[in-house]
Amino acid sequence: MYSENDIILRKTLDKFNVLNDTEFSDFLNVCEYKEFAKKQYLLKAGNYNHGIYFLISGAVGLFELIDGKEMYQNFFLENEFANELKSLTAQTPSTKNLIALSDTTLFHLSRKELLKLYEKSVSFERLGRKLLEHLLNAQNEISYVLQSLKPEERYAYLENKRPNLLNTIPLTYLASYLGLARETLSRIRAKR
Amino acid sequence: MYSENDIILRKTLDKFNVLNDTEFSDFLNVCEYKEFAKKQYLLKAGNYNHGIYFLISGAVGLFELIDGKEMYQNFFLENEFANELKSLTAQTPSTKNLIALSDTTLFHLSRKELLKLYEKSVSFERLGRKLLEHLLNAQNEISYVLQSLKPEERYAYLENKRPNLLNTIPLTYLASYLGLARETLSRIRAKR
DNA sequence: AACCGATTGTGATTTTGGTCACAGATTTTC
DNA sequence: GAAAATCTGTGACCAAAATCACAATCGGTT
Repeated sequence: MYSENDIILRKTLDKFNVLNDTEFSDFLNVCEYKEFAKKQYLLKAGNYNHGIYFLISGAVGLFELIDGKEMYQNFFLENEFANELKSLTAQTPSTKNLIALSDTTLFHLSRKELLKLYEKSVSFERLGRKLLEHLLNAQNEISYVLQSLKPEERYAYLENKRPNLLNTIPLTYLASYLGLARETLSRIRAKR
Repeated sequence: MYSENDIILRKTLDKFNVLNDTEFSDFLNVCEYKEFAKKQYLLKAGNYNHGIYFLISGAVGLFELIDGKEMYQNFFLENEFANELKSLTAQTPSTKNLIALSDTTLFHLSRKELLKLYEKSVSFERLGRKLLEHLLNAQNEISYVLQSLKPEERYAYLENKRPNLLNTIPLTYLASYLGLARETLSRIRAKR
């Protein structure tokens, strides 16, 4: 009845807030399965945000063009929720891009359906709240890394906290994510 | 019936989610009015987080001791919610400190009562969710500043986005907040 | 297999911002 | 109101990382 992907999604949701069968069905019913080839955009700067994504497989990057440079602000791997919050909440054209960094399969939940879920049951509000708590904690940590750590420590941070990124994401993108020049990160890695 | 402080609090809450009279009363009933003198700690590293604060007047800083240096990670001014999310959600001893940077008056909402509110009505869940959306957007912006802006641009960011900090917060603390040496920020300011 | 583009490595050079040191200035404290 | 502590300004120096330039490697495509 449930596919394997459905079950993985449910497990992930359960980490934040446990949904009963009806609620989960409601959630699943408004999720749309999609595939993106490498280099395809899930969201392009200038467009309106169309919701959030739950990655089944692949990798997605969030980046912003800042005087000609692609500055990566986040990466999303499988079983994670890819999103661009600002344009999602403000309903303004996005300044940022979501792009598939490899062939990717995912569930898409549109903004419209997400808002309907929030109306439907407090369980979804709680889920949203807890997910946001999690995301904010993570973002606080990134800020700490950028504010307080030296280049080598930033690399060590990735090794410890997000080791999967090292395999899957090009070093060039990781460098921008860590606020470093590509060359600096390359030299740090050469030392290991 | 409502004090002026109550009304200001309600207005601030309304920006995120409008509460009806009963709900607002429930909220107010579990808020405790408190005063802190300058340099008093609202939360000390090593202790358990005891909730969130709504500032009526004064200023509060959030900092972490990182090899001997006080690294300020946020500042809270009047009509803002001061918090340390990580220890609040994880219920672990805090690694961070909340300190009054001037004489401060505030409402305190304990973690325990906050959780009760979440159980009581979906309005509080939604309020929490929307507040977190706001906080996460703000934090994303800070990360962007630290990742992508040069020292002078960081100062300009403060001038534009949080001008009140420039008057009320010592330059030394602002420097750590922006990930700069105190001397660098001093020289930038001298140029104006 | 050969090609083309994207990605990475590495040396040389430059520059920015950090560090150190100390002097004023401003606030607290008793 | 004097002393102490905290905070800020400023010069000299240094070091770390950015930039520049180019070669090498990897990956995907036809």
